[in-house]
Parts: sequence; structure tokens; C-alpha cells
Amino acid sequence: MRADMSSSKYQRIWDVVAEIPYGRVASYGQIARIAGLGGQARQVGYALHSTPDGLDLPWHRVINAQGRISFPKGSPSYRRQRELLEAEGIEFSNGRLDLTAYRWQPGDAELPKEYLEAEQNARKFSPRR
DNA sequence: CATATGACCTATG
DNA sequence: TCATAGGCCATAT
Repeated sequence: MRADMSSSKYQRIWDVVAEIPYGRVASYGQIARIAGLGGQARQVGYALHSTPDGLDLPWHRVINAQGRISFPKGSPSYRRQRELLEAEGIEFSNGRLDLTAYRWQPGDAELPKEYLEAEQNARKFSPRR
């Protein structure tokens, strides 16, 4: 929807984030891999930070690989993100949520099979470009 | 151009 | 569980 921002390098990242469904979460590294930026999890954080106004992304559904919110605990951003997630039925326990329970997996049909396996093994970066 | 920093990740001890 | 180290790369100074 929103044309003309296809010029941004972060377009693919935004596209992926936009697909995370209600009540589900994804990690930065996961987003990076799906967007074809294996190993560049940091860029996902940057992409979200520089999200243009008007682009209504479910940014709160992106958390780190430890199942924790990546903002400093107690910061306004931390609280906002946690509220949004809890409002979607996601429960926290000791500042952490259960990734095995809430992690989003893109539709099996549209995903290369090696992705799911990679998620299981998930111990190596995808080849870049 | 050289460093430092960051909404990160994995491996290892 | 925590700490350290190495990797990735766009931005800031």
C-alpha cells in the first residue's frame, strides 16, 4: 500500500514485519533471514528505528532471540511494547516470553523447506547475498 | 578516513 | 544464567 518507499533498503524488512500476525512474534535475526539478509539482524533494528511516519507496522511483535524485549527494562519504549504484546494475549514470565509458543512461522507453502530446518538447527548464518 | 555505537546473533565456557 | 568474543553493517562524530 504506500507506494514510493520502495527506494528504501529497508523495504524488505518492513514487508516481513508487516506480515507478523496478531498474537505472534518474531526475532530480529529471523526477520533478517526471511528478508534475505542473513546475519544482519542489526539492520532490522535500524530499519524499525527509521520507520517512516505513516507506516503502521506491528513493530512490537519483533523481539530478540532470547525472548526478551530489547529496550532497557523500565524505559517508556519497553513498557509500551510490553503492553501491546500483553494486549494480544502474550504472557511474560520473568521479563521473558516463550518463543517456542509464540514464534511466528511464515506459511509453510511459501517458505523454502530449508528454512524450517535452519530454524531448528539455527546455528549458522545464511550465506549473504 | 577512523572510531564508536546500536530496538542483534551465535558459540563457547 | 551470566560473561566474553567475534561477526554483521548503517549511522554518527
